Amino acid sequence: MDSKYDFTAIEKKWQDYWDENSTFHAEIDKSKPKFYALIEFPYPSGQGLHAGHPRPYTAMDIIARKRRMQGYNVLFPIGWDAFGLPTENFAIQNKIHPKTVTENNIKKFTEQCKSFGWSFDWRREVDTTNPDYYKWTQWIFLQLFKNGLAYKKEMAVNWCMECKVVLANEEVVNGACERCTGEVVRKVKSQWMLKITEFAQQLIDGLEDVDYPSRITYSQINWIGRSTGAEVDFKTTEGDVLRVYTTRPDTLFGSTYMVIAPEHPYVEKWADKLINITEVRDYADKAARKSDFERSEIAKEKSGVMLKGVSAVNPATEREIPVFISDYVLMSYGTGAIMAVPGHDQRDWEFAKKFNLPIIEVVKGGNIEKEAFTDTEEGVMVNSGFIDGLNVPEAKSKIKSWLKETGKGEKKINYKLRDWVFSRQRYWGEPIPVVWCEACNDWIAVPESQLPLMLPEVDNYMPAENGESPLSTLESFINTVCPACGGPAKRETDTMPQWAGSSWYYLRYADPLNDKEFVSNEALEYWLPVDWYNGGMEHTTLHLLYSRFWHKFLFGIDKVNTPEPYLKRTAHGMILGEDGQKMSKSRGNTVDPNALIAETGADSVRLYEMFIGDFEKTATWNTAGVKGCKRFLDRMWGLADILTDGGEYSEKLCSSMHRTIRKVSEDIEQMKFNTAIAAMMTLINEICANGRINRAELKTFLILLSPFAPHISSEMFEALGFGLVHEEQWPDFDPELCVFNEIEIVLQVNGKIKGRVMAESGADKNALLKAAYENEAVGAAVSGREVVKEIVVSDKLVNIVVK
RNA sequence: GCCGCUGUGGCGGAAUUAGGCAGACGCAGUGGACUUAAAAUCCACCGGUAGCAAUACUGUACCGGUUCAAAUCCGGUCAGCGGCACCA
Repeated sequence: MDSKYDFTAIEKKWQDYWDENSTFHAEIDKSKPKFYALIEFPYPSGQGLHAGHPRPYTAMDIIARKRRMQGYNVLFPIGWDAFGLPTENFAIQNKIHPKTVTENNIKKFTEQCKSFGWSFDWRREVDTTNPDYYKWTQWIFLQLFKNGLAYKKEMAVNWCMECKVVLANEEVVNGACERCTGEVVRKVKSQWMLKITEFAQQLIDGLEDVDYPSRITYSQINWIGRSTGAEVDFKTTEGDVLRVYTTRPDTLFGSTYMVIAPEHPYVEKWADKLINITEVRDYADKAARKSDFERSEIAKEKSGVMLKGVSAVNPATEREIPVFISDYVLMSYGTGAIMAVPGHDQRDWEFAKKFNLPIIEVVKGGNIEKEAFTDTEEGVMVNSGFIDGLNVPEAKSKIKSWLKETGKGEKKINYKLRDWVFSRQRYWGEPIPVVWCEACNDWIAVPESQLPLMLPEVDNYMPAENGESPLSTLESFINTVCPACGGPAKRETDTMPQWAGSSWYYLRYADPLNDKEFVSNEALEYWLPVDWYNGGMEHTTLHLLYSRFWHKFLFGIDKVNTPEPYLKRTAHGMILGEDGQKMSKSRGNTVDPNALIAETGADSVRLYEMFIGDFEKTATWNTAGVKGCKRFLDRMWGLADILTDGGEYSEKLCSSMHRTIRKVSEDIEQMKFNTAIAAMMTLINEICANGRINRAELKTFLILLSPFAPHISSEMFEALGFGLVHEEQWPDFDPELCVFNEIEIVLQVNGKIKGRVMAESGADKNALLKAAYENEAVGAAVSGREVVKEIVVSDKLVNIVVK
């Protein structure tokens, strides 16, 4: 073996070898158990890989490599989530076609990925902007459309002033654009919507059957926001019925007024009867101009206008009560109208105080003079007719039955989740394959045989100032014939959001070249579901929810074979710059991992990325830290010099080896890569101190190291005549050998350490006690005092309690 | 406001699953060896206080509790992070 660890040459050699020999190509092989490992495919940005990418990729690579050595047939694919705004914006600024920008970026990313030695199956590479791929994205949209789950609707949407594009609710963070942090305003537009709300319950229930970290489960449940209550009908003096949703039907007797959203249709319905209609319309107009963010600022004082001329009747008390409009009631949730119970809802309480409305106590237990009493555990019903004296849960149940019997209302479950705003007025996305036919007076699906509906070439892909898609000016694209009646029709010019392509890519990986179906049954049955999917926390309410929705839809129409796409999901922590801030070009704290590879080699960078800290937690980058990992590999390389042929080997080292096998094996499964690496470092320190290692032990050690640092392991393995390390079996450990015969026992008196003594493992308790008393320091501490208790923990410690 | 998580040396972090030697492993630092010199490498030290030292005391955000024994369990407080948030 060469005396110098020439990582550049070694890494190139093995990367070429793996490529040329198709080492990591996965084929269906029913004789082996399958394992589908998935990472979130990258968005190929112009900046190339940054230090954050290699963390999750290396982690799944370690798991994939270990699984292969454990006899699994592993699918570990890679692809490109390449549609999207940054590419389009870059293209506009630099006057290069987005397609060209994407091609260049993918080329760069591919090179960078290959230099890390990740064991992807490159033959299965997918690219969401490739027509062979987006043909099937469009096909899935058509299935949604045909099943009534895609519809176009005029509605107020979130509009990013910077990106000049519509945003889904999930893309608005604290009133700002998730991507560019630009201002988000409300704009009424006609938009394609997907009925994700129909799957709200399934999306909650499905979480029971998968292995997700609790923080992800919680945020998905939070986002879907299920609540149970009732809808109640209030008759009005106009002879119609105003329906409200409430989670507290038990407080019905305490409802002293009602509030409807400013956009509620009844405002205009009642316009003729409203004495103060001008004032009312004025308020509604102002509310409409506010962004959702402004409207929902909590600290804000309550405002509203009473509808003079119309009132409602509380169905429980039969009393007439006033109706208000106020922007604290949202048209988009429940029925857009509420029964206000100021005694037991803080918002209603504040509103009632401001407008001097009566506050009636119907649940006893608080002080409604000071604030609303919202506790549902302690209170007892009062002033509530036939439910007086009941506790809150009893009252809820009884009033629900009463509502049903009297026909005044019914049980109801509501969700905060909204339908998914699915169209974008931009160029660089999948065209939505529908046409508007004036004669048919409807949207008509493009026939599947005409897919892919190609994104046309345009000269100008700038979004229009009026918010229309760049495609809207392209006559040759727009004008077409109606597939239904053959008459003239116009194509939809909006495109799909970036989340479309990533909502099903894991399915395509199973069968990426299929031109007949989006994926074959055979591939589905063998590879799906994904066994282990690792990704970022930032995708919990976007990508993860969207792709589960699409999967559940496809399951419902028998196109996939499992109700959930991902069996196990884990999430890595972000990597911050050396200054502890989020890495960004503008801050200048980004780290180029490929420059580091040139300096210390990919194996060192891989190790450092895994050693940096708890995989699930945020970590701060420290370039100096890579040095420690490089030193470890240098010492590894040096082991060849102290290699002995013979079997002479200390029992102690043998035991350490088995313990390390156990530790590394277990830690990989729990993604505790940092401690797995620490264990290997400890072992190598021990070996170096020992001064020699035999061939069998070094061989085992190289196998253990190979998922983490595959290049150096492959090279040493081959050079020492062991063959190909990736063809080896993952080593087993012997639990008996993990325990070394000689164990150090801690000796305590009153819980304080007085000394240590060596004992045989599994030694008799009496023997340990005897050894303790024989210890000088223990003897001194015990002498002349009364022994109250003697505690002996086998193989660990002796504690003598004295008075 | 609701839900969840976290708090350990100069730094990243280990030990928390099941209470049992706090600080593994690494970085940085200090002293030494090698070298004309530097880098690299090797050896030693490296929470705080006192001490030449052995050692003693103290120490895991803070206060308290359980226990022979608490970073770990329980109650409370403070700080930070994440999700939801006028959702009726």
